[in-house]
Amino acid sequence: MKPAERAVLIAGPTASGKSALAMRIAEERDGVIINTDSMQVYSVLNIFTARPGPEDMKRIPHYLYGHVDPRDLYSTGSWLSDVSDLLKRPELEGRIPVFAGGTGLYFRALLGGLSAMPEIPDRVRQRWRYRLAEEGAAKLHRVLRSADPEAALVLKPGDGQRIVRALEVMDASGQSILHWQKQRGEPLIDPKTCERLVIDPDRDKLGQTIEIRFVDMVQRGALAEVQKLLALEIDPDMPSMKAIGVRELTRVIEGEITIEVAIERAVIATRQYAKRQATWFRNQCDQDWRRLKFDADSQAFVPAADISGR
RNA sequence: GCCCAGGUAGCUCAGUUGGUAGAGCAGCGGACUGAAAAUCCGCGUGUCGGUGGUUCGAUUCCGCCCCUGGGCA
Repeated sequence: MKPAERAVLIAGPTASGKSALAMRIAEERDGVIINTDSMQVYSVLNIFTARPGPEDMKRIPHYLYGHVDPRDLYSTGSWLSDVSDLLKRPELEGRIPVFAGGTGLYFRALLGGLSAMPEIPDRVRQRWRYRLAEEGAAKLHRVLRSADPEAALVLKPGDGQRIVRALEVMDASGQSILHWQKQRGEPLIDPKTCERLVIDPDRDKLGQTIEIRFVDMVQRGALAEVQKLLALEIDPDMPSMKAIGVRELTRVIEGEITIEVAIERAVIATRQYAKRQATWFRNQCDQDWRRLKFDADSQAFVPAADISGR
């Protein structure tokens, strides 16, 4: 497939103003907005993941928002294939795709940084996840050391999730995950004509915004959303159940903690997440990305000249 | 006013029989190839309430003062 041209990529930590910027750019260039966030894909998590509201959705077409059942196991690969299908749709012909979101890995995938990988049968996946839960990461790391010594060398003994991934790939394909990773992926968008923007907000201010926003989410019915999620009786290990705040508000519903405590914890967890995002964008995004700061005087995003040239 | 208890990191607290101190949480830095709002790695950031005294040396012992709880009036 021919990669999409003149795409716009907008990355940035949570609550940094990506959606507003995406709206502006999409309006200026007759674009459409495509979600690049791993949590905003889930249907139930509406308020919770700060998804664009109905007004914005009406003005500009939005795609890949809330299109996944929270009971489903979604992944970077699923998202990438959803994007691929989307870009083939006739309605997007000639329109500028504006990708907005906070998931660094999704942007990497979009630009071809993800290799083709074998399908993992459900049985295989379940087996290794079960063993991780039963035996712990350190033990599986030893298993990996004999199954795939090279992969074991680059993985920390505590990193259960990646150890399991390496094991399931080896198990399903008979080849090391490193072998698959050597093959480069195909970019879905044309790297030469796309514009990459990353928002780099002031950490203290972002922390305040996060708190205000979470309190607002609770007032607008975040608890009801969690109720809906709980009614589906989803395994707590599923990605949708890992959205920040779900665990905290579940404990409120179960009467274990007060809403004040839950808010405090969820806000902290969100700030920590924003910090991880900032670390990714700071170090994983190369010079092709333009860094933007929000300028309070002009109420607009301006180039952050002082930190460019990395 | 008197009597107790306490004042140590941003928070909750441990500790030093006198040699300038350490846990958890928070915070900061980093990694990142189909769970990525995930997962993992690294780092103490300090007038030990103040002030005098004893001492080679005081956060530690003694005096006084300040502050916060609790009790008695």
